[in-house]
Order: sequence, then structure tokens, then C-alpha cells
Amino acid sequence: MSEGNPVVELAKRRGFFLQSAGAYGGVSGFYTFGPEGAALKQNIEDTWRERFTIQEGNMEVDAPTVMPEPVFEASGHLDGFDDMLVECPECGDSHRADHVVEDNTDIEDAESMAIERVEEIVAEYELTCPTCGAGLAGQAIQQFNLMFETNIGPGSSSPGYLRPETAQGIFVEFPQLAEYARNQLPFGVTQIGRAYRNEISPRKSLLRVREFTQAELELFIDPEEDEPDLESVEDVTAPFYPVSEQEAEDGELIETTVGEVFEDGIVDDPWIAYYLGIAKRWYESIGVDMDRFRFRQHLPGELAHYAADCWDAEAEVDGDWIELAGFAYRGDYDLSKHAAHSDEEFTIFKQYDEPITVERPTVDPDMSYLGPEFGGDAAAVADALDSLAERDPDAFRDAQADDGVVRVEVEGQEYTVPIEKVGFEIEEVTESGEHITPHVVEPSLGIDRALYTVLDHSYREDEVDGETRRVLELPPEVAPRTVGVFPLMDRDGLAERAREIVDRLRDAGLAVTYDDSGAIGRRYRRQDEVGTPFCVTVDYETLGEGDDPSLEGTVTVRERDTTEQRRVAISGLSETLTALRDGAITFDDL
RNA sequence: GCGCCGGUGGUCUAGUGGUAGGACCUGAGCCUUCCAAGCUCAUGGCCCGGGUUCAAAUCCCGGCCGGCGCACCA
Repeated sequence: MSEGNPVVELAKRRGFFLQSAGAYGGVSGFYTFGPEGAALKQNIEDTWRERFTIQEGNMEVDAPTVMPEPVFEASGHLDGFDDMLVECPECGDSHRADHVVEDNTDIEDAESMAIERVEEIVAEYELTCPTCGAGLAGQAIQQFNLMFETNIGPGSSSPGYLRPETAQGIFVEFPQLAEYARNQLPFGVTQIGRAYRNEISPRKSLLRVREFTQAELELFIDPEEDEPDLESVEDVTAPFYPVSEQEAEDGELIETTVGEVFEDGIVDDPWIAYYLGIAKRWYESIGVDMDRFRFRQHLPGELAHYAADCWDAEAEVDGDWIELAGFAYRGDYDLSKHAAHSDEEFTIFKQYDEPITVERPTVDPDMSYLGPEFGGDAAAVADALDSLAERDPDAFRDAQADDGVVRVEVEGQEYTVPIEKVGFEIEEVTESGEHITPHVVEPSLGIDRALYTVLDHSYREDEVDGETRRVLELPPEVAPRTVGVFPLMDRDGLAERAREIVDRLRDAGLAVTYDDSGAIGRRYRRQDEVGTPFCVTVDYETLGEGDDPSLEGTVTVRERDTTEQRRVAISGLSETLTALRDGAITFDDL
């Protein structure tokens, strides 16, 4: 992934990705996908959509990348994404100031404190640099927010942020999305889109960037009722790296099935297990090497505070394990947050099997009395009576026996209401169900990292007659183009015939490239480098002018990985290539 | 953000205080009946700004970008 890496060199040279705005010196952490990369990325997204949206019966949305500030107040990103950095005056190292405080004092949750307060604490406790031990008192703490900030409309009265994850765009629309799902759990909502994080130090090519594409599924479930179809993935095998192995001296990967890890309690939640199985199949299908892939459980310290359990999909790239995806059980954290901060309900009405009858204390205050008596506070008094009835119905019974008045407190002031003006009753009501806040299961994937991993894992170098042959062994389904069409030579009508074939194949919906420049071998090599799985060559036999007249109307189809060739009739060529691309047949079936 | 190292055509690189050469790639032509063959020609470059100097791509300073290490990665 670093400079001098042959995969990065190839990616730049052949148009997979390049650093953006190079004409202006470049900008760190932003990449442009070139023609090959954009096609590859689109194909990867299409297969994800097929697997996680269509096959799962979920619905896809497309939310804005800019959201107003309250959304991120509710989600916790406004505070949680704010880092406090303090720089050591001696050694120059920067550290998280809140971590320094929490690690060296009894103070907890320094993260949520004001900057000034943390500065005071650092001075009070005479805290020192974790690296060199120099005193940090008096050092200014710098605020660094990972979110890109902007303004919505003129002026700065309406701040907005570029979303740091796509998920919030789904959560905030939950009330309407539940309606679209006819208020039936479970339902899943997917989104593929850009997210933005103003990283301090982007590194390692496409693996750590400031703008990236996420593919996320938010599955809303009833935690008491809904279960995944685990049977459909129980035989999927994958390497698992649970906490116990990570903490062991000689911990190792456990190669086993999804069914087993769930049975053994290694993966606690059935939904997480289910999506690990789905995701493993998908990563394999797009060309991630399963010998360099694993599912790693989050260590206790890594877990977000609301997450019961979390697993990452990881791939080995250049000797490092990088995170490709996270699978988290988020509980009702997200929906509860938005319910608390917004004016909407983020619940689903869940019907009981049988309606139940309950006794419920109610009040129906006489507003024609309360109004004149309490003026502007009348409504608040009525509310207070209402909640008192729910909380402590005995207060009303006592009032009847006692002095005949009910006492409530509104903003510190006591009000007394005659019991006969309260309208207190114990009602028998029939309830057919209750409002529940669904729990969220979230598989969240990084598309750019998947793309980079696929490039890295599919790259191969062969020696052929002393020459290096570079090949991207991309699965046909995701390759930027499915087929290259060449005339054996650019004369004698071969090129014209080849162009006719290009048109036919494109009409059939295939991604085709045409090339008649230079020797045929060079053209094969060009396609090898960008991962085109098949090449079609028009030769003299095609025209009926070769040694074997029976081959008229046929072309050679060459397979990238073996460089073997088979003759195929032009009449069935588009069907054959489509079947090869979709995996309906293999090259050996020809 | 800190430290060290670096930045020459699309890619990989040589090089000097007097404005640059190669290889590959790419394009045109010739040749060529299946895996980067050959010949001819052509396109294309010293990261940006400032300083020193008669003269800077070269030396110095700053910036930008990259690699590595540290920190960060909710």
C-alpha cells in the first residue's frame, strides 16, 4: 500500500485510483477513482446491493451527506468525535488529554468535560507526559473535531456537518421508514454512500482517507421475537478470532462454521452470526483471499458503551490486518437517542396475541375551574395531575378520605386542587399491544477498503520468457470489463468483423473494450493488467479464410488466468460470455 | 500533529550551480497468421513559493505531497 508497492503503481498507471487534485499539489486523504476503479467500485457496490438489499428483502435509501447540527447532538458525534489533544512541551508528543486525566486520576468521563476544566485538572494533579514524563500543566489543550463543519444557508446560524457515517441518515428517518415497512418488524434499511472524517493524519493510500464510501445495513428487530435464518448460513466456514484467543499467549484463528461458533457461544448474538455468514460469502465472491481474512471479536476496551458485542471483518494487506467491516448489536441506543432529542416517536406498535384488560387510574381535570384558578399554569397543573395519577393513584384515594384536596408541585410551587375538580377514576381499559423501541443490528462495510483489498489479493506476477506478466485475477462479476475484443491484425477486414462483434456484445449488456493497436500479445497483457477475464480474437478462420473452413463464424475466447483458448461460435457468443461472467458456466465447460 | 527520509515525463529512474538523459508506456507509420518481437518517427518532465547567486531543477528557508516511526483512528 505504500510508495513503491506494485499494486499502487498499477492502480495509478492504469486508472484505478489516484490522489485527487494533483495539479494543485494534491490533497491528503482524498482519492479519485479512475475509469477502471470507478467501474470496479460500481460492480462491488452492485454485488453488495444484490446480496444485502435485494436477496435479504431489505429497502435501500439515499440520504443527504450534510445534516443539521441537532442530528449529531442526538447521535453523540458532536461530543464523541471531539478529541482533546495536549502536546508535550519537552518531547512534542501529542496525547488525548481526556485519556491522560482518566488514566492518572479517579476522574471518569473527562471526555465530556469542558476544555477549560480539563486544563485545570491537568494543572491541579500535576499530570505528566506519558512518553517522557515532563509536566503538562499550562499546556493549551487543542480541540479537534473529526467532523467537517459547514453552514446551511447564509450566515452561521444553522451549522451543519458532513456525516461521519451513513447510518444516521437512516435512523433519523425511522418513523417514516417504519411506515413504509407497514410497521412490521423485522425490517432492514440499507444505504451506500459517502461519509467524511477529517482525520488528523490520513495514511496508507486508500485505507485511511477523509472521504470514503460506506455500505451499511440497519436491521430493526424485535429483540424478544425475531430470529435470523441461521440455517441458511450455518455451514459457512471462516476463521474466527475471539477475545479468548486474542488474549491467549499463543492465540490462533479458529477455522469453523457459523453454526458452530453460535452453538459454542463464541458469537453470542444469532443476528451477528447470521451476517458474518452472509458477509463471508460476499467477500469471497468479490475476490478477497479467504486465507488472508478473519472475523475478529472486539476486545472489551474496544467496545462502544452501548454495544453488547461487536465483530470486525479483517483482511491482511501487506502484513497488516485492516478492518473491512463491523458487525454490531446496537440495542435501542440509536433510536432512543433520536426519540429523546427530536419531536417524533421512534417506536413500533407491537400487538399482543390477545388483548389484555388493565386497570388504569386516569384524571380528567375540570379546566373551567383550573383555568380561572391557576391562569397560565393551569395546563402544567393538569399535566402534573396526570402523571401523579400514573405514579401514585393512592394520593387521590387519600385525598378523598382526608381533606378533599390533591397537592401537586409545578416548578417548585405547590398547587392544591379540590378532589371533585380532578375527575379521578380507575378505568378498565383494553390494551391490544404496546409501543416498543426496536433493536438495531448493524453490518457496516467500507467499500474503498474492500476495493483495495480485492486489488491487493488479486494481484499476481508471472514470469513468461523472462518478462513479468502482471495479472489482476478479479472475479468476472466485478471486473471493470468482462471482455476485450481484438482483430488478430488490423487488416484484411478482421477489424471490421471485430467491431461488429463489439456492437453485438454491447447490445447484450456486456462491458466490452476494443483494441487493435500493436501485437496481439501486447493487447492480451493490457487486459490482464486491469483484470479483464476474457478476450475474444477474430482471426482468418473467423472469416472462413484459414486452414479449416469449418471454423468460419467462430472466434477464440481466451481465459485470463490460464491464457487458454477455446473456439466459440459468434452466434452464441454473448450468451456464453454472460454465463461466464455470472458464473453459470466455467471456462472448462466450453 | 511531531520526528526522520524523500519528491525529475503517464510509470520507473540517471544526473550536474550553467534550464535534463534512459527504459517502459502511449501515439503515427512499416512489418507481423495468437501472448508485451523488430524498425522509423513523435508526444511528454525537474512539486509550489521565497532567498542566496551573473546563473537554482541542483544550495538555504517555508509550504504542499508521500513513505516510515510516534500519536490519533469515536
